[in-house]
Amino acid sequence: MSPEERRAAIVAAARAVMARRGIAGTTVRDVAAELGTSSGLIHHYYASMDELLAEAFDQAARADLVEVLEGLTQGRDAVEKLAIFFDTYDRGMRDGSGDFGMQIWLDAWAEAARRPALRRTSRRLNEEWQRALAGVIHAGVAGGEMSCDDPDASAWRILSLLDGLILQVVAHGDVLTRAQADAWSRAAAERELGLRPGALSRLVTARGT
Amino acid sequence: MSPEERRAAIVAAARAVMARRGIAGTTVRDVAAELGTSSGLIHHYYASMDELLAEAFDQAARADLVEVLEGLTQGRDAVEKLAIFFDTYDRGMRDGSGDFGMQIWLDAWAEAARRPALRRTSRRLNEEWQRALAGVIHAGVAGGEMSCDDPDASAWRILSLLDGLILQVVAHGDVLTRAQADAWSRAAAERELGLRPGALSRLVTARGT
DNA sequence: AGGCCTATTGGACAATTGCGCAATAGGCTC
DNA sequence: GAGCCTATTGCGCAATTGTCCAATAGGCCT
Repeated sequence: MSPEERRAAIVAAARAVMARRGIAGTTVRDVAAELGTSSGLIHHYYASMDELLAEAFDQAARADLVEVLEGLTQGRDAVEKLAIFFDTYDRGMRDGSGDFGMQIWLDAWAEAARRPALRRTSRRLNEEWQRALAGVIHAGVAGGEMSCDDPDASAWRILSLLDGLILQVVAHGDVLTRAQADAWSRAAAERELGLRPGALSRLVTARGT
Repeated sequence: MSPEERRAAIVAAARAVMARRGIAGTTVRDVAAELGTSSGLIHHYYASMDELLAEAFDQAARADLVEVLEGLTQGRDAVEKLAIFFDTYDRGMRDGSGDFGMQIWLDAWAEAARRPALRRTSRRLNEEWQRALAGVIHAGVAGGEMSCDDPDASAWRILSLLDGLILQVVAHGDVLTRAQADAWSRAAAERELGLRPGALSRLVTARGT
């Protein structure tokens, strides 16, 4: 197994453990066991746990970001892109989809205070999400579909509202339902961007579930 | 020292450590050292670490909630109450104020998955915050100051947006400024509740800083 | 004063952590 | 085939964790 393959295998194992136990609950030995190798091997390729966790989190979270970005290319206009954005985000936050759940974001935000590499990664990814969304809004404003004074601020608001609502669902269970978080954030985005109510409804027919 | 005083002293010490190291970084020995006693004493009063952390978090977070609730009574109408709400929330999230910063909320949401007692406490407190805010909105709608189809949903949205924005500030540093998080969430609340822009501006003169 | 209850100590304990290291093996180059 | 490099092992180490426990002390009640 080549060094690149080995590193990839280690990160894949780390992602699998992270999906099960969260970032804070992922240990060197867990990763080694998942991979079926020794703990020493992990340190041969990754200098520290912080570095490995950051890399694994980066790949796991980036996979969902990429999925969203690809979904966006299928929208014919900005409003449809935005609806697809919500569809994909909502699907991505489910534990069942891929190896990624929202829990690792909660861990990342909390652990950021203690793990520098993870902090940088988490920050960078959040900024990329914001840029992706801001781009759609910018296009929507330019095309006259949306009205918005400050697309950057609106993008941060829409994302932060999504994060804040889903956070309640994931951390506290049935305080809110996932469906409420989804519907409420779409409604807020419609108001935020001057769209008619329902403009961002789920594209059921287009994407199923 | 009476049992009640001792328990209070232990929780106070735990709060002090939590403010410095976060929930995840608070250990029995740290608390004992902060208190100047032995670790065994902690377990004499608290059966498990989860229980102590939940109690300490409850008191720390509740102190800020109480501060907000008291602030609300000083508002003459719903709009002013809401402006005070933002003022107090914003001030409470600063590390300098009391022994409480937003970091322990990040820890609580992440640790909720692993610590049952903490999870219940965190959930309960978030619900109380939402009820407080929903009450103000209800009154505002009844008094004709605000327009809102679903005060409960609006309260969750306003709070979640605040959480989501402040989260970025605390976890990632300068991605956003605290001032932006503050101003943007006020603006969103104005739109959410059909208020004129600026209606919820900081009450500088009334409360200083 | 004697006796009992509990607060408090200080350390033992087992489990777990990230990390390091000596030893092995296996394949590539000369 | 000899030599070298590195992937890989498996264990050890020191530190840290939550929890528990035997021993002590000190105050309160009779």
